Amino acid sequence: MRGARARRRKHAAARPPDVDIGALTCLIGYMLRRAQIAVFQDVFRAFAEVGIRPAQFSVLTVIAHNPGRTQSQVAAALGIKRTNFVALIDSLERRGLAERRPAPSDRRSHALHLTDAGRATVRRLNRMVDRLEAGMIRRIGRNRRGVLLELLARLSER
Amino acid sequence: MRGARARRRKHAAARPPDVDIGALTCLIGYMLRRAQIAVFQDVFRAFAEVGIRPAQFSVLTVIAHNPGRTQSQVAAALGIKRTNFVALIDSLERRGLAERRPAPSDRRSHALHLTDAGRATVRRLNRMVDRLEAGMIRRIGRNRRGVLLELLARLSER
DNA sequence: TATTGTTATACTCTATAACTATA
DNA sequence: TATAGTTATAGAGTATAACAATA
Repeated sequence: MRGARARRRKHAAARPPDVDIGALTCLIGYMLRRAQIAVFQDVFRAFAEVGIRPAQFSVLTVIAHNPGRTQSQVAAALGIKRTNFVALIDSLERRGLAERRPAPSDRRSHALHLTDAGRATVRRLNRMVDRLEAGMIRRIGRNRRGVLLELLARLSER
Repeated sequence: MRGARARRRKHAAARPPDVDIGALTCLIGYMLRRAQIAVFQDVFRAFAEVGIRPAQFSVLTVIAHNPGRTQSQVAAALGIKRTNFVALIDSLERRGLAERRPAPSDRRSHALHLTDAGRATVRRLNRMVDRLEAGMIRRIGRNRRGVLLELLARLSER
């Protein structure tokens, strides 16, 4: 046992020792960022098969749950600026997943709706999301997702 | 009691009901992103007083803990590409916080070191970070930072 | 031949100002 | 006068290809 450990240490010493990331691993902000990047890489890879980005998925989901809402309303709910939301909706409309309809009460607004293809895509993406979530729950330990989501929600509150 | 609830509901109905963000609040990836953005906004605002960005802080911290390491080593430890690391070090060097020195063993490499001003800046930033962390711990509840960091570390593992 | 630092470049995200048509 | 959608634009962040000096 001792010999094995010493051998391993010798191997480690042969190549330059790892860089110490310092106190960063104890900082919530830094670890939050690293975790978010890691998780999004998985999401990104899975969604690539459908040609959808995480932001587009979040927009499709909100429209699915709130058909008829205006661009400004959906954008605000997701923390996206009206101005940057235009190209997002453009892309979803061009792909035939969502559409802008004239809003009944205000002729300045566009009411957002999903197409049938959009609803089908959301269902497909949701199955992927379920698999990804299952993988993450396996990593952090079953029955600990609730804790994590609660802590993250508290950090998000302004 | 019933009357108060009804009155509140009536008020809510007066203005358009909030957009339902749907199942997104139950997704680890989405909540991770929202929390990261919220926390980084606080960090960004605090660091603005010193004119330092989060990425620059992480570089200064790693150099402080690992003086003499090469650009490639520090960049890799932080998950930053060599090619994007050049401008980062340029900015820190221009501000007199870090410096490139010829590496003793390999004339291709630059050994990174902090200046006295760089060390003083790191100390100042660390005091800010301590205050920010205290605020976050207050939000999520004392004695729960450990859980959060552990869960985030597990999600970051590849 | 491989690696370190570098430049050039492109694409995404995000942020601001200004326009138009409606309200 | 204010708001919804839009355009143009500029700044970060991140990705790839290619080059010179060195190993």
